[in-house]
Amino acid sequence: MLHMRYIETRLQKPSESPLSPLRRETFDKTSLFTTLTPEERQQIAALAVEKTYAAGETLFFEGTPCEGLHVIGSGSVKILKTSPSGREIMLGVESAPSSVAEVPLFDNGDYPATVTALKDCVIFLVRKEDFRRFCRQHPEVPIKVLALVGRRLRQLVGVIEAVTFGSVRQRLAQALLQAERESDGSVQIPLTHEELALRLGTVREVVSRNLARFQAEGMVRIVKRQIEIADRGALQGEADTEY
Amino acid sequence: MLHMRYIETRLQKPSESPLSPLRRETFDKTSLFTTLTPEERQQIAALAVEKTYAAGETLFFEGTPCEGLHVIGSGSVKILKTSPSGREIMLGVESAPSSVAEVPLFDNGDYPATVTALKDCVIFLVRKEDFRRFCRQHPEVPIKVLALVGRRLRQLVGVIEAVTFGSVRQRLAQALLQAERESDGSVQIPLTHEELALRLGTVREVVSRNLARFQAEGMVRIVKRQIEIADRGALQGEADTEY
DNA sequence: TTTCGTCGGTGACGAAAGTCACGGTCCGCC
DNA sequence: GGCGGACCGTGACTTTCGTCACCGACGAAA
Repeated sequence: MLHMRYIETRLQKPSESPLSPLRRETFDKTSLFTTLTPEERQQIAALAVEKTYAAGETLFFEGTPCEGLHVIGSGSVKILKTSPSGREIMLGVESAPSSVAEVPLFDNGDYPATVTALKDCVIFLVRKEDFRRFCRQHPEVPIKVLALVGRRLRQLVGVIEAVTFGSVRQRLAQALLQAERESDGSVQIPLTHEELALRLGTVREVVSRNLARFQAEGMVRIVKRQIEIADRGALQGEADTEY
Repeated sequence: MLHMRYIETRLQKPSESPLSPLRRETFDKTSLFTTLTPEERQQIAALAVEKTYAAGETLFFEGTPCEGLHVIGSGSVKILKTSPSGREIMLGVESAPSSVAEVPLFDNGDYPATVTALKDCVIFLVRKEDFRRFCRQHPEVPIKVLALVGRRLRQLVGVIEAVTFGSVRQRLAQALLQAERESDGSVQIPLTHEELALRLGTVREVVSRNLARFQAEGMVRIVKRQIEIADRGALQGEADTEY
C-alpha cells in the first residue's frame, strides 16, 4: 500500500525534528482533536503547513477550490460573503484555537465563503487528502467536525433570521455587543463605521445614522471617533427585540 | 457490555419479521447509507419508527429537543424559520429519499428550524442514541452526514446572499423556477401567493404586485389563479441578476 | 343558487434602507 | 505647522417593503 509508506515517512519526521510549541499547542487545544491521544495529535500536527497572514489579508475567496483544513493557531478571522457591487455580510468570526473550511473538505466543492484575517494570524493548513486519510484512521474526528459544522449552521440560521425579520438597528445592536465580547473586556469598539456596515450587509451612512440615534438615546457614547457602549442592557434589549 | 445485548435483540427482529418494502427501499436509496452493505442497511432500517404526516402537518418545531434522524420515505418537506409576528422564511426543501435534522444529532442542541410536510409523508425516525451508536460502528456514515450537512450549509449561504443583497423580485423569480423544478415538468406552479410569500420571508401583497409585474412583462401567465411560467429564460435572467 | 370562506388585486400610506453629494474632522507625516 | 488621506455627519431624494383597508373573484358545500 503506497499510502502507508507515505504516511510513515511523514509521521516519523516529528520525532527527528520536534514540532514548534505553537503548532503543538494549537492542535492540542482545537476542539476537533481533543479525543485523540497526544501522539495522534502530533501526527496530524506534523502534516500541516504553517502560514502567516497580516490583518486584512484574505486566506481564500469564495468559489475557489479548497486546499484543505485551515486551523487557526493564533489571531482571528472573519467568514463573509461579498456582492459584486462591493457590499459584504459577515457570517461569523473564528478565533484561535479553531478552524475554518471544514465543509468543502467533505463535499468536494469550492469554498462557500471568503475568509479574511481580522488580526495577524498563524494558520496551519492540513491538505485535504491528508485530512481525509486521517479521518478514515480516526473515526472520532468526523464526529467532532460535525459538531463544529453544526454550530456554524446554527449561526447561519441566526443570520438569516436577523437579516430577514430584523432591522439594521437591531443587527447593529447585536454587532456592537458581539464586538465588545471579541475585544475581551473593553467597552471600546475598535471598528470603523465602514467595517460595521460590511459586517451587517449594509452601507456606511446607514450605520452612521443609527449610531447617532443610539447616542442620542444614551446607549452608546462616541468620543474621538471611538464607539463605546454606554448602556449594555438597553442595547441588549434592542438586540433581542422579537420581530 | 450492555450495549451489545441491546443491539443484538433489536437486530435479530428483522429476520423474524421482514421489513416493509418502503422501509427497505428508503434506506437503500438515501445517500447516508449507500456505502453500507444491504445487511447493514437492514440493521439501521429495523431501528426506525415509522410515522406518517399529512401535507401541512409539522414534523417538529425549532427550539424543541431533537428526537432523532428523520428519514423521508415518501413525500417532501420544507425547512423553515418563523418570526413571532407570523412571517416565515424557507431554508430548503427535502424530498424522498433524503433526511432532515442531522445537525442536532451531533451537537446535542435543539432543532434549529421547523420542518413541515409539503406533501403527505412517510417518515422513518431513527432515535438519536441508536443513530449515534450506529455511527460509531460504521465510521463511513458520519462522513456521509457531513457531505449532506455541507450541502445544506451551502444552501443557507445562498439564502443569506439572496436576502441580504437581492430584492423580493429576484427571490420570487428564483422561487418560481425552483417550484417549477419541484413540480417535475409542469410549468404550473401549485402555490398560492401566500405560500410564496412565506417561502420568501415577505408578505402576500408584495408577492401579488411582483407577480403582476412579471405578468405585465410577459414572464409569467396567470390563468384562473394558476401561475405558470411563460418565459423561463427571462425569469432565469432575473433570478441571477448580480446585485 | 346562495352562501361563506379562502384567495387575489389594488390604492394609500409610512418607514426603512440605499444613493449621491458634499463638507467637516481627525491624524499621521513631511 | 500644513498637507493629504481616511473617516465621519448629514441633507435630499428614490426605491422598496410592509401595513391597512377594502372589495372582488372563485369554488365548495349547503
